[in-house]
Order: sequence, then structure tokens, then C-alpha cells
Amino acid sequence: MSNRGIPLPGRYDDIMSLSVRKGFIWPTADIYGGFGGFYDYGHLGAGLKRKWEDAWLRHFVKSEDNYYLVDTTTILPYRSLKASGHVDHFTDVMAKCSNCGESFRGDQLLEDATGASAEGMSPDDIDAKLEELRLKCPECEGEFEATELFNMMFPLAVGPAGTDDAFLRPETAQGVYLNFKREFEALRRRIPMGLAIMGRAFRNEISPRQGTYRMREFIQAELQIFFDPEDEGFPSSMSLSDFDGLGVRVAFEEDRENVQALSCQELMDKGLPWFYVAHMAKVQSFYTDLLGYPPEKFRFAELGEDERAFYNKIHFDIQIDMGSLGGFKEVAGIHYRTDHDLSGHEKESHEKMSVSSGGRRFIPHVLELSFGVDRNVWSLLDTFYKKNERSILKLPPPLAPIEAGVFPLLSKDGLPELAREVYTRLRKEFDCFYDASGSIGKRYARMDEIGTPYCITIDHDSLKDNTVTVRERDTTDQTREGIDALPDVLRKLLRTF
RNA sequence: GCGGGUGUAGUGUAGCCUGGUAUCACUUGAGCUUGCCAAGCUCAUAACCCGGGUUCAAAUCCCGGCGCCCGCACCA
Repeated sequence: MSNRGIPLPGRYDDIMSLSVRKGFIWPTADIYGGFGGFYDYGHLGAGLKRKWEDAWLRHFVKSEDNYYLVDTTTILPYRSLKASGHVDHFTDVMAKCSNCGESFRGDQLLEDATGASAEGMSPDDIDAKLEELRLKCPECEGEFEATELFNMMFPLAVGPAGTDDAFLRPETAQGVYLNFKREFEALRRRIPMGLAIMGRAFRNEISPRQGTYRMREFIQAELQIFFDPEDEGFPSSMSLSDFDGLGVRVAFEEDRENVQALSCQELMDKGLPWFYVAHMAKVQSFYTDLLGYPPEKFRFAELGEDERAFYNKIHFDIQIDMGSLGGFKEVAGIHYRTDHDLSGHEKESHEKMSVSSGGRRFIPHVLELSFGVDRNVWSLLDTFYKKNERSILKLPPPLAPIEAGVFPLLSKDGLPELAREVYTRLRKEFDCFYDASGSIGKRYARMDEIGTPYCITIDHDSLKDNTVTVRERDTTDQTREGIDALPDVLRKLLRTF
């Protein structure tokens, strides 16, 4: 990824400070000095995250026939991850130079020296081979220490026997593949079939960095779409004509800095299959149309052969330009995983994964839409937090953790009583916040900073005619509405997707 | 994991070199005030990342750990 660049000065700190002060995000076990690679969500962060997840679910899962949300365990048995390739590919044998201290991947050293793949070799075998070939540190010609196994997966000892026979899942996707046969039956053997999981995944990152961008425990929202690779009609409910006006913003591998806006047809002319293009359009539409990201901050970045997993036939990252992180950073990916995963599980479990459809028998191919939820939440804060004379978090209203503030203009003359009454009525349906403290301007400012799109103020006129002012966050414009009409008014303003 | 920087109320900071338990601002809470955009006044709450060591005395000096930021490496 060409993520080079320096963060805007103070931008990261501004967002982290906002997060901590107001209740979005802070380090796990903060009172013990934090815990590298782990972050907790406060009340606002949890609300924002939940609403992003709801939006994702509606846009990608509930909008299609035969797409469903499932939920699977975070602990998986050894064999399932052996079959998926994670046991071998997620485990690196590190060789450390005794002289300069530099670390290298043992299999890489052997491959460079012999030209043959050394993947999956045990540390002892690699040690023996390094010895045999008399390999020295490429940096300083120093000797290597005994190699060590570094596993990106967290091993677990399940049961009283206490053997390392399980791992915390490194991606949610495997949960879907393991349940493919059951769901295919339960959903009456229909293809295409989409199965989504939103849940936690775990990777023992060597150096977690940049807040919630790279964590050791993180949340994924992943959709696995199973389809017939030979069926041009997939998926039947999608049509490229839905995206006619959309210029799909793409940066190809050979010229990563050059973002082109291409039509779906132009992308297909470049050799991408139509189902892949359709999902690119759908993803971009999610960000730029639904959530309102500025198009220039959005792009697909093609990953080259050496950057993507070997089984991903086509792989574009979805990247958002984040000032706090120094440029375009990955928030999601679209991966054409072919039949790699189902075939792997068929081989290891001896369960047939092939299906009959369209008069043929085949193992379905998988298109995976994979989103990092925490990264997306961070990108919302980065993209929509404006800090000038006013500090405003210009969140899309449907994502705002607090949807409306309800204030009495003054703390006297019966205004608080009526305001409380309005608040009590609205809170049944909307996420509301009542506040009577400080000046009205200060209360507006507090709401602006946490992204509350609307504030309702009860004044003296309200007592006479049952109307209130509704103040809009970004413009500060006010309209006067009847108290009885508020639910309808707010519904129209807030339930926009 | 390596190198550089760094850690003081909720947030941002002064103090650290030249040891004597801490500055300022904003925030937060209470009260007064306040007829619509962080106004004002009074009062209050609140901090030296953790653990050792040196010393009569450690935020300050030394050692170890942890966290954070930047670079390298890593991120099938």
C-alpha cells in the first residue's frame, strides 16, 4: 500500500482527545496504563459503532435475496485453521541476527538462498537448514540465533487436557465456511447465497499502531457470497444500471497515485468480471452516497501479486484518505477467494462442499466483502470532525449516537418541566439527551462536538402555543415545529437510510 | 522486534537541568445569573504511568517495566 505521508499536525491527537474526553474510544485497561493493541468503546463510540453496523447490514445484507447474518464462535479448533491455511501461513519462523539484532523470516531466508519454497517448515528444520547452508545475516554477515516461532494467531488450551488445540479466530470468514453446508441446506440449496458475520477477530500484531487502526482484537463485518462461477446471472437482484452515474474511483497497481473515475463498463473492459464490478459500485455507493464521504477521499486500490494472499484472484482494498493517519488507509477489501476455502475444508474434513445448481455440480466460488469495523468508525471521526471556530462532528445524522438534544432555553418559568415532558416523549423512539445546565450556546456547542444533528429548544412561546425550535447542527438554522409533530419531523430528518 | 522521542487533574500544559508533594487555561459539578449559539460571578471536584533504588526529602536523579507518537521491519 502506498500509504506514505505524514499525518496532519495534531490531527491524530485532536481525534483521540475528542474520543477520550467525550466517550468514544480509549485504551483498554486505561487505569493500568493501557494495553497495546486494545481499545474500548465508551457510550458514544458504542452507539456510533452499532449504527454503522446497522447501516452496513441494511446496505449489504438485508438488501439482497438469500443473504443472511449468522453468528459463530471466536474460538476455533486447530484442524479448521489448518485447513484454511492459517496454521501454516499465519505462523512465521523468525531468525534473529545475534550481531545486529535484525529479525528475518526463516522461510524467506531459505527461499532466497535455495529458490525452493520453505513454507510450513518447523523451526528445528529451518535451524538445521540455515546451519547446513551456512547462511549469514544479509545485513551484517552475523550469525543467526536459534529461530523462534511467531504465530499471528493466539493459541488456546481448551479443556482439562490443556493442549494447544485451538486458536482465537484470525478472521470471521472461517465461521461462515464452516457453516456453509448447514446453511445451504437450511436455506434450501439456493445459489447465490450470502452469509455475513459481524464479530471479533484476533491477531497478535507485532506492533499495533495508530489507535484503533491496527489492533490485536478487532471487529470485522464480513459478507461471503457463494456463487456459481459460470453463471453470468449472478446475483440476480443486482444491476449495473443502478450505478450508471457513479464514477468508480480506482487506483491500479501500476500507478497507485493516479485515481481514475471509471464507469462499470470501463472496469469490465479492463477485464474485471461483472459481479466484481457490481460490488465495487455497491461499496463505493455505501461510502459516498449513503454515508456522505467526499468522493476524493475514497478509492479502490488494486493489490499486486506480491501484496495479496495467494488464493485471492482479484483483490482491491477500499481506502479512505485520513488526515490523522497520513493518507489513504485500508478500511475494507473485496476479495475474490475462488473455491479456496471450501475446497480446503472439504479436503481436511472429508465433507463434500460441492453443490448441484443449474444442472451441474461444483464447489461454489466466494466473493468476500471484508470490512474492519473499528477502522471504519475511526474514519468517520477523521472524515467528519471539523475543528475551527466551532468544533463539529458532522456525522451522517442516521449514525449519530445522540440524535437530538432537548433543552429548556432557561432554567425557570416552567421551561424545564415542559422540556422534560418533550424529552420523555421523544426518548421512546430517538436517542435523546436532556440538558439544562449552562448557557444555551454552550449546550449547542457540546452537542455539535459529539455529532448530535438536531437540538430542540423549549422557550416561552412553547408554553403558549406548544411549538419548539429545531436547530440544525451544521448550519445552526432553526425552524419552529409543533411539539406533536416532532416525531414525524425527526423521523424525516434522521431515518434517511 | 530494533532505533528516536515521550508520559503531570477529564483535556492541553508549567515545574524536571539546579530534589523541599505542583502552575495556568479549558472542562466538569453546585449556586447566582442567563428569552437562542462555548458570556459573567462565587464556590467546589480533580493529577505527578507503574515498581524498585539513592536521599532527611523524588514529579525532579538512577535502574527496570508498561503505554503512547515517529521511522524501519512486520501486517498469508
